[in-house]
Amino acid sequence: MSVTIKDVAKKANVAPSTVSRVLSDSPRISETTKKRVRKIMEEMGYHLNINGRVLVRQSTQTIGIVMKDSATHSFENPFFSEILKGISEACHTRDYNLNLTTGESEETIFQDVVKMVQGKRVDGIIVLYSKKDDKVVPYLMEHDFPFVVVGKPLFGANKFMYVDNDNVEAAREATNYLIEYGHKDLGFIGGDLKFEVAKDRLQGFKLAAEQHGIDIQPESVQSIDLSDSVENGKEVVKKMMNSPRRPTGLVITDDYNGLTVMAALQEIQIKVPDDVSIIGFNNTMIAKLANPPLTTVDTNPYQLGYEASDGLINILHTPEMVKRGVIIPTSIVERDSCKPYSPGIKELDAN
Amino acid sequence: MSVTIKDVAKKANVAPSTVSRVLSDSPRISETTKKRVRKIMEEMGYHLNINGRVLVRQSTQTIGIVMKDSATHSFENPFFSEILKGISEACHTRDYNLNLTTGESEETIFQDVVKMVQGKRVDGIIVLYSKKDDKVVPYLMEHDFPFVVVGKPLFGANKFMYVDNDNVEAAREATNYLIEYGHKDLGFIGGDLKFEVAKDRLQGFKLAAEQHGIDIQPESVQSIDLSDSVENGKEVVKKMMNSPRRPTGLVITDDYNGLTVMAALQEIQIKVPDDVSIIGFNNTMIAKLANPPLTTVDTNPYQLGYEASDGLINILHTPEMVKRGVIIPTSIVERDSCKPYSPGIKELDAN
DNA sequence: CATATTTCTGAAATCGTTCTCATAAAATAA
DNA sequence: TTATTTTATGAGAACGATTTCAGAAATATG
Repeated sequence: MSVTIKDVAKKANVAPSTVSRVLSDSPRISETTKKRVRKIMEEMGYHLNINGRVLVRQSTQTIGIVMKDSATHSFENPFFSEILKGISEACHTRDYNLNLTTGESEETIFQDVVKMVQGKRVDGIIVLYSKKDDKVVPYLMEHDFPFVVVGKPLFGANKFMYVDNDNVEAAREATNYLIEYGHKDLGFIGGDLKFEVAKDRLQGFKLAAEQHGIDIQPESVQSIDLSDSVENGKEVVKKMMNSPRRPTGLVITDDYNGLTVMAALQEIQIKVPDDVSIIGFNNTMIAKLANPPLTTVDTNPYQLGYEASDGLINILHTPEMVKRGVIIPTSIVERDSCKPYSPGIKELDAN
Repeated sequence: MSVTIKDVAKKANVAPSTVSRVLSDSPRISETTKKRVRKIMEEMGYHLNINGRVLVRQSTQTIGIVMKDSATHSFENPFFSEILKGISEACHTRDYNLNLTTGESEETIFQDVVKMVQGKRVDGIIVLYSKKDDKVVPYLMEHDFPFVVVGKPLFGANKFMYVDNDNVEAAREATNYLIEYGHKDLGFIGGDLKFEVAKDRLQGFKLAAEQHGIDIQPESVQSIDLSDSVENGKEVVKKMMNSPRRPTGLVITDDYNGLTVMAALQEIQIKVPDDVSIIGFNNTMIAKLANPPLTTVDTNPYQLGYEASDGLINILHTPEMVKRGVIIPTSIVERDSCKPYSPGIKELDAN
């Protein structure tokens, strides 16, 4: 229906190949014919049909995004939105397109990936997580398909590119922050330990405690999960706070969970930061907007996404480039959810 | 490189057309050869290359998403994430793919759209806003390209499909909710009036006031915008709350703005809901997690997205289907940010 | 002026499918 | 048995670009 390269060619009295070359601004075509052909393209309302090009070039100029629980849960967390922002931005400046997986279960997501790869829908893939028993990364490796993961590789760290924070160090610093405020009863609320982030941050937490000779009550280390309901999360918090040696400082590995925790604390009348100090992770907009505003470690999710995207595109263009890891720095942004420990805290509880 | 339909054909001793028909499970091929060909496909590790199909079918099985300020700002708002969830889900069940625009300015977004349409990258488009002076919708109409908009059409309401809430009614109800709580000094904090949502909700607010003989101070109607900084938003709130007849009930047309307002109020020591009642819009997860939890009108963003997506796909399959609007119901979900008016409120301010 | 070189353009194959049309073989009807 | 219909498959032309190879024209070189 629409006007093709051939139509333009006919009208301009040139060969289709010439029109094609004009399209890609080949130096082998004289300026005069370029001008003429361009004018005719304009007149006829010609526009490149990308699919023809894709077929012969074997490149779609689009990159695929694989999310944890894909749409269903990931979108809930502003952290992923922020990463997506970074990815989107990088893609835009390099003129790439974005394709999202829409599967929800681990299995359907995997099938989406297979379709993307085998169907040659995308040139490369960004995997937004690093997780035990994951099938996606091994699959991509096996098929030698370009990809980068956001998170710490479980294996083959020098076989593919990854973008990550130093999560154990970040968690150590966050914990130290509480310790320096004088807190000695520390709690940790993390996520599903199948994910590397969760493991790393827990490790950092324990490391800090150890280095300061603080011992952690086993019941003060818990995890809540996006796929859990908010109610479940609240239960976890309440249980922890009802334990005999309840923590006065809490490290929570996600702002989103941070808000859940705050909501739970509110319900049992424990005040932040007066009764308990909490520090979150990611510095998403909800941390700023929380009440009280949440002290959090900024993991620069935007940059995480940007670097992943940019790195992937580089790999696509120059595959011989050494694959490597890039570590995005973290920093604590202080807001109002932490406070120096004061001995009175525990007594308040006695009421 | 990879194995094609022809390779399979050769090995199976059939014509490529036969393999193609096996692929689409055509009834014109006998079960025996189907079985045989399938087995060989399996053995050879054949997988359909979508691009070949796209070229001849002239259909990509993917739909494009156009966001307001695209990635940059839209992702910030959980409302859009929620819509995207709905879209994603609908696409998945119908086996469609998702393509996001990555442009940031109005102009680059428009170019993204042109590329999508002319380049035949997508079969249809979902426009996530309805806005004055927008070029995208007129462009799509002019090119007779299938699309649906989430929001109220500015024109040609029966020329294309749209999915929307009844925003004036929703705002009227929200306002009535405050009025029934006894609030007589009402404020409205909306968004950019270029968008239809914003206009509708303001209209509903005014309508409710009028119907109850309440008059609104001009300075009590303000708008803050995602593209503004949070600081600007806070200024607006503070100014409003410092006016002589400051409102005791606030209608805020987005949860996200609701949190900004709450943060501002916090700073000037005005308590929610004791000193001022506020009601938000959209019922995103941040409303639930806010402190205090935000009373809000649920616009069912997930369903908004789902219906838009589903509707678009229907249009693609049966274009003769009548284009129509679908209105998603709204409802108020009560939480803790509203409270009956008590005469003491204003005095407290005197301190 | 003849030859070598460079510059510009065209012809045609190709990418991986789909799909229309034709046809051989098998099944049914006469 | 012959004619007719049905069933199963194949041949080959698309779809809309790109790209290799080759050749004509223009320019430079001796």
